[in-house]
Amino acid sequence: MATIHDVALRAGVSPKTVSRVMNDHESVSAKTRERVRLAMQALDYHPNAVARGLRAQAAPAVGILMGDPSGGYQTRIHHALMVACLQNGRHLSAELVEGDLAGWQDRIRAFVTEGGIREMVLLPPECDFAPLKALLREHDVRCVLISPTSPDSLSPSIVMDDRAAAREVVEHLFSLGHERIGHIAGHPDHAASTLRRNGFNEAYAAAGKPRPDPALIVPGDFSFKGGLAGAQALLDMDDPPTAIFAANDDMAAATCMEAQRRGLKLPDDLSVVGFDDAPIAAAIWPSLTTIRQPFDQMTQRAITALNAWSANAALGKAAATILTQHSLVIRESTGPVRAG
Amino acid sequence: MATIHDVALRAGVSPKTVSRVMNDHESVSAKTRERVRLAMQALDYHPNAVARGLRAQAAPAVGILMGDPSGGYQTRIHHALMVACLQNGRHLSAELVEGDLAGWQDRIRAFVTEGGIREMVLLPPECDFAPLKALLREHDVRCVLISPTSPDSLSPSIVMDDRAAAREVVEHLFSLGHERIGHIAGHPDHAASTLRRNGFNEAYAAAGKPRPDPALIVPGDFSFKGGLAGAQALLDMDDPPTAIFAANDDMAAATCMEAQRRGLKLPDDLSVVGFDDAPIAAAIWPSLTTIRQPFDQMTQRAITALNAWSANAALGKAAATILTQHSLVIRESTGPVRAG
DNA sequence: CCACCGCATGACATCGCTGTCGGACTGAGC
DNA sequence: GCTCAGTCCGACAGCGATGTCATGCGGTGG
Repeated sequence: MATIHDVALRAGVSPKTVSRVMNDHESVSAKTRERVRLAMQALDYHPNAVARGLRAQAAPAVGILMGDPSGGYQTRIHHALMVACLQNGRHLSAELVEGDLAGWQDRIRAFVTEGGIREMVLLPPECDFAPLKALLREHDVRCVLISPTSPDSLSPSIVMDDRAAAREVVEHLFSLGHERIGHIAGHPDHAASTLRRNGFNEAYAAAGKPRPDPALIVPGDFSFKGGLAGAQALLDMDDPPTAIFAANDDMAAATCMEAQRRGLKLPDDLSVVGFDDAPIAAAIWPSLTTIRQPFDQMTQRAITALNAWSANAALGKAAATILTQHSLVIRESTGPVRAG
Repeated sequence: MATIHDVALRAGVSPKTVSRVMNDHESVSAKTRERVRLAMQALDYHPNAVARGLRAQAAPAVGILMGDPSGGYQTRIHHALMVACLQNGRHLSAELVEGDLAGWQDRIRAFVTEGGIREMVLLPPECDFAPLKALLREHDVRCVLISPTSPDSLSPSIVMDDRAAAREVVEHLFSLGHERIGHIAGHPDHAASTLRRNGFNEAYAAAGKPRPDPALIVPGDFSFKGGLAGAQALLDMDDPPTAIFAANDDMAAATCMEAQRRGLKLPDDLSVVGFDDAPIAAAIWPSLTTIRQPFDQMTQRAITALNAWSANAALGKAAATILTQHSLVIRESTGPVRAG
């Protein structure tokens, strides 16, 4: 494996000059630069990222915290982030977080101190955990939050308007004639859950309709199993809803499953809407009407924000909030309310 | 951030001694050892993994190549590997591979040379790509293959018996009275596809039945969309099968969707079996009968193999093949063939 | 002709850790 | 008292890159 020293030797310059050429630094004469370039090519030289990391006192990677992969939200973000990193010549280093924060604390500290991670992308629900953010701040880790509920004044945030999206879902159902709409809420730890529920309620007010029956809002946890329980509760009602808006696609899929088990025909007997446009949304029958988030754009912007921050250390103080555009994807799981 | 030097100062010893204590090396008197331990605790010292990596000429992480996350197979392995790494005090570093090998080659080379990755876990389909393995070998990267089709004499392999599993699927269908069974094959690039198809055929021979109608085997690609096309082809036949065995769960889910679109009642009108026990298998209605692979065990063993290899460099030469046990998970998508 | 300046480049130290080598000390044996 | 072996430990160098500072050079102005 060629080192900077070998290149220097071959090019007849000092290692420092090779370093300068690599980093487009300061003034190096065109002739020298060319000679160094040639030597690098001839030796198939690749700078050692670990050594750079030691010198720079930072790992050559952006950190990401990954929890439970079920639901696919996190998986899709992770994949999109890898693509974005690739395009920006960066690397991603993932650390597992499962269970409660207390359990992670040491691990995250180790991730940051031992692993030398100085930049991190935080996903829901971790992006909303104040103690975690405090811990990272304490270690001077630059964070970019993807989809936090309340943007952080100290970290750039890539957000989407969960409330507006939920309102659009309900308006779509209104337009199909549904009035009695059930809602299976998300995991109480995810702040997005509250936003979606609020959006659900607001749609009624915005349409000048009476406040929806509180019994139509049942708790959930974003899991398939939780969705099953929620759907059962709603469909067991004496006066069941004609449409159900689940706070994510997994629970919506569970709702479809439960309804079909009971012999209901979708969407004729029941309309179902999810949230996230997870792969499962298009993989079940009927395919799910849902809200799509622009992951590619979000992750691309997250990395861009980190780049900008690196380029200008002052940026952290005026953390930007970047709003991304969601969209309602209408598929087969929603239809007009049945007459009668 | 405390360094080894700070600890040494506080403990009144040399940095080297602190290093020895950390690595349980050679002889350090109990008293000194204790003093160093105390100093480490007092300073909340954590060794810098980047510096260690530079010294050791290796990144402090195990590499993994990740392609398209759809289907969830890779995602689940990745998650299980993170858990296994955590338990073994290691880290995982993922690199994206999409498109053809030619495109990756440089990236993987950079991953290995710049990133300093010296150990890697290879998943399907990459674990079956000879040029990739040659490239990695050339750079002295220790690889463990998860589920390769033909174990590699130079790398430990964690395998499962795809053929036997496929046979079990067909035998299960036989036991329910099905004779006319369709098969949607997997992606031709994945060697497992062939194994599963062979297992499918072998089951007929093993049961003393005539060779299945070749028209009942249609091509697929492991994607939901491909499954849809396969199911359409099978269900459009003049004499459609009474059961369909798809080479993975995504295609099985697609088969269910297509069948339901056509008004078929599952499993009464059609039995469906998948492969992998992906989350979607339990998330659709009817839930899928499928083959489960023991991911936790597989990944745990992969890391164990790397540990053993590190401990004894000679191991690489006598690469072990570790067989893991799959199981048939019977759910709601399979039932007795309808009389008539 | 000298003082001075700016550009291109190199020498050296350093990031945190660990392998190598050798030194200091202990105690046993003569 | 001296040697020798063994134990415990430290000085030093070096992994590969880069920041800091110094140096040599040619050119400009007085």
